[in-house]
Amino acid sequence: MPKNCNFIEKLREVGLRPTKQRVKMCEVLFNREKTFHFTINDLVKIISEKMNEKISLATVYNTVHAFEKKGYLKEISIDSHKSYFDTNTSAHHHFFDEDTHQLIDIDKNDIDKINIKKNISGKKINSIEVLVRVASDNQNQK
Amino acid sequence: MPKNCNFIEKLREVGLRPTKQRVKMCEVLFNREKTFHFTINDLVKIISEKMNEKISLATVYNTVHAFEKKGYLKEISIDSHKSYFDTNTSAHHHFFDEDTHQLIDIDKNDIDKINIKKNISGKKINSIEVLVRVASDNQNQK
DNA sequence: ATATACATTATAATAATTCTAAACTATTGA
DNA sequence: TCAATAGTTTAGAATTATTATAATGTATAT
Repeated sequence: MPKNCNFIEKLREVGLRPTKQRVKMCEVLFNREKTFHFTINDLVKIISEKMNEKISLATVYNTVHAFEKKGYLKEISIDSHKSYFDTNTSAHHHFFDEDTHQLIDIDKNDIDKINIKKNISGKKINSIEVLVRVASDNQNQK
Repeated sequence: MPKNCNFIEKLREVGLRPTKQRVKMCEVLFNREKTFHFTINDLVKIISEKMNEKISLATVYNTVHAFEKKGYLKEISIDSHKSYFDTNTSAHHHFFDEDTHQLIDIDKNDIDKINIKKNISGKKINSIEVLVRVASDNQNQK
């Protein structure tokens, strides 16, 4: 049984048709040990260069958003100029390396639960996210 | 003494020439009781509509970035499609109202100090920011 | 098999931001 | 004071990320 069958089933489960492009993207995104953080551009590069597959940019956008809507991917706000996505869709926090522009998950055990003592009236909390910006220690860059 | 003198001095202090446009923007941004959160677009609207002043969009971008570089403004990452800025440049946290797209400062007393137990080796922490997304309580929107 | 609804694609459109180069202005110092 | 110069503003073009469009292609249920 090829590894793809797995993804075909998973896609079907959430109501996404298992098209060639979606299965291919699943392979890139979810055949991994660790969480994967990427921009749309990263993904297009990986598919076209590393996998030598032709895929339309629009399809990558469509598919990433379809995955996001179905809970396969999560968008992370770090940079106002690019969208970052994360294959770890659970609530968790991040380091952002300002030198390399890399996102790194913060281990659950390495941060205490955030407690907001006063909420805005009439509003409910949808999410609490911490972003820790880090940079090289031996340079004095902003 | 007109209130502008204040800003002319302040601009000079950080090495920014007190041009007409910069002083005007200071008035809009810093003549306030409370922290002000805005997008470039908000600012252009305020200047052109409320103040009935002609200012180039490029100048607003230039000037906001000049202010940011000199520590008068701080950029906040919430949305990948727009840049938000904050007149409160100290380290602090935010609510983001997903209904109205408004940013609201979290009072220092309403959140405990965030403690990161394990940092990335060779990196120093530049900032720790919490973003709490809230939305209307009586609707079941994402 | 085939109709149908959904996907993919190339390309155009849009939106936010940055660049460019010419005109303008604050500052410096003769 | 006033010209030189260094930095600023401006309109518009260019760039970049993203979304829309409409034609073609494909998965799925009957």
